[in-house]
Amino acid sequence: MASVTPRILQGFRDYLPETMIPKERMLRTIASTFESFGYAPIQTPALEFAEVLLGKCGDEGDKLLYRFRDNGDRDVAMRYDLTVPLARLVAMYPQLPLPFKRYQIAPVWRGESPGRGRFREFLQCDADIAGSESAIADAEVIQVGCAVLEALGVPKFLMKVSNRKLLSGFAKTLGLEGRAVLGFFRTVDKIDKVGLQGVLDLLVTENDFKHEAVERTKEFLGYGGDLASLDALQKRYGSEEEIARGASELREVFGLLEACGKRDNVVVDVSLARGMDYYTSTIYEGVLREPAGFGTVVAGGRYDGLVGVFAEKPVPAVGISVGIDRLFAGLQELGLVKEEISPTRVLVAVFAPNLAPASMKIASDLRRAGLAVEVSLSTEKLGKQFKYADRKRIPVVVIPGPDEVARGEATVKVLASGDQIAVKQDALAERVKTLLQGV
RNA sequence: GUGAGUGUAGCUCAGUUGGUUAGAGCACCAGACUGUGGCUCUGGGGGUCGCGGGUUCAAAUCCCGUCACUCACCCCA
Repeated sequence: MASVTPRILQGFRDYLPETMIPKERMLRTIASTFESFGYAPIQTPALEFAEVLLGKCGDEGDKLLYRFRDNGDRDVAMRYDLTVPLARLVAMYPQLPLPFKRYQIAPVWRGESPGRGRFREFLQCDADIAGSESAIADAEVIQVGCAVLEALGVPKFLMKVSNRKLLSGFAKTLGLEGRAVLGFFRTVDKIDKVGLQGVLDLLVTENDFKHEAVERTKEFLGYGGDLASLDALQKRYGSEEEIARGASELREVFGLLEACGKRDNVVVDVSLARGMDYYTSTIYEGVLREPAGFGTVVAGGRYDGLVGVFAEKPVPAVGISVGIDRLFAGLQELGLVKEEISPTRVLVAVFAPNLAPASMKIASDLRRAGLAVEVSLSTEKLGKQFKYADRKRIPVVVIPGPDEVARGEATVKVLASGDQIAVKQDALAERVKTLLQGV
């Protein structure tokens, strides 16, 4: 009689092998893509002093913090993202050679109400550059985002790039301030869901916009797509300092991106707002074109002020974050996730207790040849052992039966085809490898 | 946090206007198959009907509460 009910907290999840195996494979792809651009791995604590995390992600962010008193009565909180801990780290180790390029793949926690594709604990995969204000850095992290999606085999995605100064500068020309600006951002951000006309309607009903302001917003949101449009924007708002600065920064970044041949996937989108308060200029997010409705799968931007919160000297920084859980769900829907429940490629059956040593030896030889091999843990009848291999989708079974062992052989069976042959034990590894290639 | 909906076997679901021992498919276990899985056939185990209370001669079914999940809003990865 169990005395404790097995259960887990809302918004938290267990991951079984069938999802962890493909997910780990995705994570390795992401990590090696980051490394191919020269980013180095780091790890930081899950728990930080609350004051380190507070006030960096906006009011909403603070509310979502998991925050409590630890056993030493310290005010602590679990990290909400990987960017703020990075800023703390950069400020704490001034000896780091700048620009510092790091990646981090780790869980973060947000106490928001869970829903479709939204959890209280989820993995983020971040790559950031601290200590460079060059547009090359902005362009590179966007390129990294594209490279990750390409490496994962995402067939169609769209990378939307903007500069926060464009929208916030435009908001100033409308005379908006404080909360009104944030409300304006939030409404504009809905353009993907409700369309341009929907946004214009909402501006009237939710944001108390007058007819003239709506018309001006409509015109402003008409810009975007390519470089030429950006030029036009710059010409039209040349006298507005903030917009002009945003446009020229974006122009430089976008020009570099075009040089990498990203024209089709990457577009200028002046309606981008992004949630985090700390973004200062370049912002961008990548969405899947199909399946639709999965929301943002990669996102990021430039945050030149964040490190300065922790250090005397400000350090400019820019980065990208990959939302692996959402990406995984999207790829799963596209049928691009190959489900596996075991890494084992070969099961070595144990014919009878007295033949266990022979099975163990064969398994060791196969492992030395680089194969993932398990030895059957029961000496039950062979049918059971085959059934086990079948259920775990292990493609090959090796049977060192008494007759085979007497001849220095073992039987190799490929489950998918049902074919089986007897092979000399010293040729076993090569033979099994060949057979596995056909599976 | 607000509104709506759904909770029946490990999973997907049936369960007629409340009416005997609550069903199916898949999965699981065993056998047919004494050196071989998948397919087929036969048999078997498994359910406090989310939880608590109420109405009733009688509740999976009706009512109230509660919890969990799903969808929309909000926000985001």
